[in-house]
Amino acid sequence: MVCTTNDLSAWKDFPKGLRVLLLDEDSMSAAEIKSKLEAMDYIVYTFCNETEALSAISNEPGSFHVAIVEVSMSNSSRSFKFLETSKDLPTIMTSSIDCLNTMMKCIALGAVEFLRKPLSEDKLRNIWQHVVHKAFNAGGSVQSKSLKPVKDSVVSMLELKDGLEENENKNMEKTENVSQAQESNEQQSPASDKYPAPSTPQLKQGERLLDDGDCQDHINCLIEKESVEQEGDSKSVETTCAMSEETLQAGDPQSFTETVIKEEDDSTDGVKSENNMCPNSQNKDTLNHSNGCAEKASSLHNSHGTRANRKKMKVDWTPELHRKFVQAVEKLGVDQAIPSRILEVMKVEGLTRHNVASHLQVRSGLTLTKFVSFCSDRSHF
DNA sequence: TTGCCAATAT
DNA sequence: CATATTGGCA
Repeated sequence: MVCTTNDLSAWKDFPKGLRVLLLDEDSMSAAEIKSKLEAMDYIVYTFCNETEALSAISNEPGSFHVAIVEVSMSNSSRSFKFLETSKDLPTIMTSSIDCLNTMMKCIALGAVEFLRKPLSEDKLRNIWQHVVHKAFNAGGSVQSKSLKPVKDSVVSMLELKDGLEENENKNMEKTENVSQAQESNEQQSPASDKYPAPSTPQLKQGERLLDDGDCQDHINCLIEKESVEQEGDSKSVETTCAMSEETLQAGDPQSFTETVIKEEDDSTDGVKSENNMCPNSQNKDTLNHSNGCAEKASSLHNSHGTRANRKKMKVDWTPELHRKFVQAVEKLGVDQAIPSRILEVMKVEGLTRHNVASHLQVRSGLTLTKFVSFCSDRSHF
């Protein structure tokens, strides 16, 4: 199933016609990805369970060049199994969850890449790279004879592609991040979101899209990764933009992965899956008290294939966020623990003073559990 | 304007 | 029913 260097050199307009195995249990997500892929002349074979997918690749080796596999909290072990089983196939893992543990596990198990959902055209367009890499690696290990010419030809293909894409790129992506001008800190490199450059632009971490102008003021639909449990670094809240919500725990105590990944199997398996008409993927976060893998992310679909993003601007007070909150309160001291200062100390983007205030209110007030946890977290008194 | 609280909404 | 948001008031 690996594409050889010879195949590549004989491949006329290379990325086109790439056969992509798409494994995603979410049929809507699958359909969306499929349509995007097909828009760039990839051939997509969709599977909604790994058994079918595995049998497909075993029955017909060579049918696929690359696989995109969705991993979620509920199917992680199966996804990992697929990943391990299909070693010959360059496999891209994708997920709407943004857990570093899961990511690392995927990579450790041989995934060529981990892409966070939603999968933009940019990300999807680049997947052919892994086919090339695979071909190089496969051919290179045996003999490097044919490698060079192929490399050259591929390089020339790339350059050709570059030119082409720049020309035909007018209506596609791009041209619309102009709309988001205002708003706070947008970092990243906005410039290079064009076409497949050798480097995959996947790891953007704070990208915010406000396509309809309905994001006002501090209502933010944003994404950010949260590093471990340090203080002083900025984090961001996920202001819920939609309705589906899931809790994840990638719990699959397996193999060597553990050497790289510190993971606990505390499966909080509360999976409420409600599918809505509005394709909107959503986040979750994982928490690890002892070791602290705490990421949170929210993903929302962007302007492209997705319409209405109903933003609910509901702050999810995750344990981590609460910890931040508590830390801030501690740091400031009881006397200084006023919403605005807490807000500052927390440095959580997208969080409003009101959010903090009401949370503060809840904390100090009536919620039994929170109050207890607050007290236990607190060192003074 | 900021903080706090009650009412209301999800 | 718990918890987050809204809105009003000090």
